[in-house]
Amino acid sequence: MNRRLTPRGRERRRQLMDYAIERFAENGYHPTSVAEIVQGLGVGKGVFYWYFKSKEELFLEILRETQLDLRRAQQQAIEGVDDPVKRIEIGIRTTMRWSSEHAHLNRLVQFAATEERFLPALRKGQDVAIRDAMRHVKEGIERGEIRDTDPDYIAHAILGITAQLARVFLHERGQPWEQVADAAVTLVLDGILATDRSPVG
Amino acid sequence: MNRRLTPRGRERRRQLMDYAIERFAENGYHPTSVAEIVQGLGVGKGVFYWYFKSKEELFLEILRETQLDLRRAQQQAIEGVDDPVKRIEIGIRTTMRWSSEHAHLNRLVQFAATEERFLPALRKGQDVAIRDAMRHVKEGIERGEIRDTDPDYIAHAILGITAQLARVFLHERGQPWEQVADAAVTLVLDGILATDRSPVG
Amino acid sequence: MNRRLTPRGRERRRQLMDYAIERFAENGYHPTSVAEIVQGLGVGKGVFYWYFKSKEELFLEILRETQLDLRRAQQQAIEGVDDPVKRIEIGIRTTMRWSSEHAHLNRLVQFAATEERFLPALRKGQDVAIRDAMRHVKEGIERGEIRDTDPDYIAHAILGITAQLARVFLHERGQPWEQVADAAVTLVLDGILATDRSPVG
Amino acid sequence: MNRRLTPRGRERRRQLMDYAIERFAENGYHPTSVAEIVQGLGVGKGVFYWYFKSKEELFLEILRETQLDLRRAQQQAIEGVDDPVKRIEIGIRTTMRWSSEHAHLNRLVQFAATEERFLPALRKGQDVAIRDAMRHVKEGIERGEIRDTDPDYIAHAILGITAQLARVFLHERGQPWEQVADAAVTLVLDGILATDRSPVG
DNA sequence: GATGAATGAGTCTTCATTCAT
DNA sequence: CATGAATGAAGACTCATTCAT
Repeated sequence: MNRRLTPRGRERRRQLMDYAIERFAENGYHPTSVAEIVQGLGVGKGVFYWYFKSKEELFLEILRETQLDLRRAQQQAIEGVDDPVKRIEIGIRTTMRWSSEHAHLNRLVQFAATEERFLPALRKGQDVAIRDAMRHVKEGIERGEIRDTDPDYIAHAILGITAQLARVFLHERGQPWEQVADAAVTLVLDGILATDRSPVG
Repeated sequence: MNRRLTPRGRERRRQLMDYAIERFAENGYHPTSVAEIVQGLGVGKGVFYWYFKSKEELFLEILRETQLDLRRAQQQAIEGVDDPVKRIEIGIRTTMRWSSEHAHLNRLVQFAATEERFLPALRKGQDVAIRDAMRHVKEGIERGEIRDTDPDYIAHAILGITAQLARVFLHERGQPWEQVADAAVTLVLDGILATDRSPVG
Repeated sequence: MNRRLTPRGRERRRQLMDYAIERFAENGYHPTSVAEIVQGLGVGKGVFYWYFKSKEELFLEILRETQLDLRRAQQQAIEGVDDPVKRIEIGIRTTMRWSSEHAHLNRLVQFAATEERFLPALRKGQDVAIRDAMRHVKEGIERGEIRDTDPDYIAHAILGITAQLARVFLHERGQPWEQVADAAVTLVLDGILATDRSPVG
Repeated sequence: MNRRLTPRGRERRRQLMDYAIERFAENGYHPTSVAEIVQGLGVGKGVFYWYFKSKEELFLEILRETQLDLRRAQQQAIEGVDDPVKRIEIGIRTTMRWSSEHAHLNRLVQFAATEERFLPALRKGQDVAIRDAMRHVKEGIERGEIRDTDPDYIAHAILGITAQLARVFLHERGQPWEQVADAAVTLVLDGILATDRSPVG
């Protein structure tokens, strides 16, 4: 589907993607039929297959776009920030805000993890995110700001906390993202132990 | 399906569940057909519906059983342990071991989160897990061992790190659970920052 | 199924037929499964096939029994009555009473008329009923009491009115059978026209 | 299924209904599968569900259409006829002719009476027919032309005779409708008794 | 006699995809 | 570009019947 699209065509395509995201997120990928998508927009089935080769292709497209979009937001936010720990913090905050603004997409990503055929596309994006995080972590370790543990673990820990808190507190409980971000940052940086337990310097 | 089952019947049921878990985990819930399941066991289609009301019901059954089983393992492991931080640590380790021994079930739980109709059952189990964790956290806070933050956040942070590291390092990369557990415990307890950054006591 | 049955066996068989009649009448023949029938009686499936060769055979059995039973009631009622018109009247009344006492069976007979394979059995019984009625009609014509028209038509008219009024007023509206019988008798004998239209004497 | 249909679509739909009527009438509703219907027309299975929501819906559609069509024929036939007894007569004759021209539909209507889920639709149509007949009957009573009995009974007697004679003499024995209609009219109007039994002559 | 278990052809229905217009 | 129509494989589920115990 490398069609050259007119502006109107691009708009149609956008509409289809947006509506599909909504339905996929609400109902699940499989339970949402192509018929449902085109009916929701009041167009014929041909339209769908004009813009997308298949339902699967559409989903992959959504997945790629999603991951790319979040990454762009991250990069923009940390631009020019020198301190790696600060960059991590900003990364967490940006994820929270973006996540609260794109609530729908969470389930899609999660679903992608449950079927073999979507895993490659999913991993590609997640690897990028991990690599980004690891860069900051490594730099932090070099500077002595971050504990000298396997940066891979650390990067995943960061993503794990962030994703979990986002899912529960943003999407299920609807808390403001700033508050959730604060908690995530604290927990990531300092762990859960009372600070005075840490041995003296 | 509250059939009174003979021993032979119970065995059949178990077989069906186990094989279904395997297929669901490998292929996804929707792509796995009932026909595939019964063919895999070399039995007729009616057998499936003799033991389960529907494919959906089977999935829910698996979900419930899964959550119950993990919880049992946890409770057994922490029995008699007095220190709440220790209990948290043991909880994380138990999850890791259980998770490495029941690799299949991870995807199922994740899939359950992507369709509305499975959410209630899923949440029920997760709420229990969170509540369990929160009990330890609260006690830790009271004893001054855990930072005095919202225990809800802390509990979710623990589960988030554990789940993420389990998924990636156990299931994707096949690392030994003890090692992953160590990392998880450290990150949960101390966060990512270099310890000497924490102000003296 | 020409089994020699013990008294207990005959009772079981009766139970099965009665319950089946009830279910067939309420739900229809096809929508009622053998499983439903045996479950309703709390017995295993083997029992059913011990007493009946098949579901179809059971239905045919019910059909035959029904028609035989009604006929017996008729014959008993008109025994010794000499006047053919009186016999017709009694026949109508007996049908009404029997029909009100065996409400369930009506639908079964009606259903039998809608599938080719049940028609032969159905017709056999109905032919008998028509022949019975025609005997009275012919005699009535000979005696000059009944209009000299094709007795076949007359016999069917009698059955038609009786069946229709029974269905509607007995089974749908629950009126007492005596009242419905009165109406049927009058309409059959005198038609609907005002009597004074018949040339005065 | 409130699809906007093209002329071609309307034709398909008609084809499906007509063929289904034929099969339902010949074989019965349940024994006729959707597969059989579409195969009979040499189309794919999806076609059926493009035009009808379900097999049940199709049947109900047929039922409604049938009843509506007969009623239209009746109303057209009695238009402008003043005498109520004459209108009843014409009604009977019209039913006979229509019934002989739509032989298939008889069994369908009969079948509808044997399953709970079809009864509402069936009754709706029959109530209309009864109400129509009752109007004529009442007027006839007022004019002194019809015996002053419960018009409800009379109306049902008319329909009962007509239906029964139609079923037997038209559909089973293939007699010409005019002849059957004559008999029905006579029997309805005058009953079965010899006229000279009516007082004096 | 009776039961729970098993069979598997057959049912209705859905749906991604294609195509004539 | 777009639509309504069509395809047909595949899906979940049912059920009369049989059988080992």
